Amino acid sequence: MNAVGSRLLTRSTEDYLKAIYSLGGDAGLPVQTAAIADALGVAAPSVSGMLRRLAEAGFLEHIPYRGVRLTDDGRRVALRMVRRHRILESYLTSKLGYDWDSVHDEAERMEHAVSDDLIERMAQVLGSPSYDPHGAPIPTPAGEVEELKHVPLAELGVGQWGELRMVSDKDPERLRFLKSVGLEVGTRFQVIERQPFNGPVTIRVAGRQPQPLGNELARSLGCAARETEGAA
Amino acid sequence: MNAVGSRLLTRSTEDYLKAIYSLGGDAGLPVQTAAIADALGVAAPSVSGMLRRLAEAGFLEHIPYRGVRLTDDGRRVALRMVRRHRILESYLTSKLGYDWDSVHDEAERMEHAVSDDLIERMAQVLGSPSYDPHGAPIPTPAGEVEELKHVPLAELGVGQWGELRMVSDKDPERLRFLKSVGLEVGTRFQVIERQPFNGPVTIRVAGRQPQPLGNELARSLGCAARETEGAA
DNA sequence: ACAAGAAATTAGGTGGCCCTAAATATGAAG
DNA sequence: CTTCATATTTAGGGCCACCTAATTTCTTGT
Ligand SMILES: [Mn+2]
Ligand SMILES: [Mn+2]
Ligand SMILES: [Mn+2]
Ligand SMILES: [Mn+2]
Repeated sequence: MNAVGSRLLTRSTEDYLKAIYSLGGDAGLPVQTAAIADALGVAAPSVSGMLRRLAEAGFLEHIPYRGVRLTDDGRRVALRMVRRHRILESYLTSKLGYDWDSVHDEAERMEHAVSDDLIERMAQVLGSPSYDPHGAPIPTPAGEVEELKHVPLAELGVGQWGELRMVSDKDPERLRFLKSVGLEVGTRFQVIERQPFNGPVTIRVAGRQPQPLGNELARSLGCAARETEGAA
Repeated sequence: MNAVGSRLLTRSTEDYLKAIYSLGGDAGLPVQTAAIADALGVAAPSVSGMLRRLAEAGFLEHIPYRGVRLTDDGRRVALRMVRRHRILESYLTSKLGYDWDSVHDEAERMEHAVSDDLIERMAQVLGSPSYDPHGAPIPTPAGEVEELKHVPLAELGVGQWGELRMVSDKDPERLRFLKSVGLEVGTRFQVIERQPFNGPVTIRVAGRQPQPLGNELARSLGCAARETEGAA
């Protein structure tokens, strides 16, 4: 019997499960209360209360004072939300002229309101895309996701060519900045210089001036190493 | 000071205000508790409680034991929801292959989740439509709606030609039936026979057999009288 | 004028989801 | 092994939006 039967699937619970999933509630260490509270912008006691209910409903296992891990049911719900979110971001970007820095908030609300049918219709008119506008892989309706192994831009060696493959969609400011310096998913660049002590990394995108990037930013950019300047 | 400032604009309150508007909370008699309860599928005491809060927030005036009427603020919110709903139904129908009998439920949920920006983008790609797929007029962003003066099919005389202009979107079963007998918005037909005592009305659509329609159904179909068989 | 019936409100209660303040468990350092 | 900082949970409360049962108000027929 599927725990999804409980009509406990509200906007809040969906966002909790999605957040827990993306904090790694899948494998490895249990996800801690404070991380969830931080991700969702709620107080820790609110998380404690919600975790109790989600555990009762069978979406996760809770080890008190340790953290939580998703059950199969919980993971199923989380992946469904991730698919919804990413299909929505893709659709809004391709069909309604949204920029990659403004789709996230819209998708964050819509993901709870639309039917599976609508999501699949959108996927269909897009030709079943595999990646969202930020380069994140879109889970299949069956709940399979591609495992990406990108290297952070901050770890590429001086002189090396790379291609930007994936960027976090959480901070619009950051996305606008990246676009302003010519960095989008698929952009090729060469690493010109790396300052020590977690200093900035300087890169050059074809046809542009060298551009220094702060270390924190450079660590958040998922890249693929490339042999040459040539485009994909 | 605009009462919209109160972040009392939740899914429930939006649906209440929209329902009150469409029950005539605009002009004429005050809308009664039972009518609202019936429209929204909740118990009467739930409505009493909500009306108190909506009145406090300035969206309507409540005369106890009599009913409610929308204030300007309330009407503004209601018309905004009506616009959203109808733009959504139009978009889903034109761009995502929905049938006119399945859009309503989807729009009913989405109308609370999307931004004004998304609605206006949808309106734009559609070319700012004036009517939704059921023939209902779409309010402008400023909150103006066309006043339609349709005549119920049940009131057309025998022998008279008419054109179907508007159908309620609330009952998918009814919409499927209408499509199955060739009736869509814009369809021309001739009245063949009318039984007395609120009996059925028989019409003929070009290229089809005469079709009897129950009186209740015939009263719910908004039509325009036409001189000839010729299409619009 | 009054009693019955219908409609609405009040009373009292539930669950969801959030909060702050207080108590408690954990783990690292001394 | 104790102490202390930090993380977590518990306690207690608020608001929203629903419910059923009881009460009150309105209307209408006699
Ligand atoms: Mn996103
Ligand atoms: Mn969300
Ligand atoms: Mn509708
Ligand atoms: Mn609605």
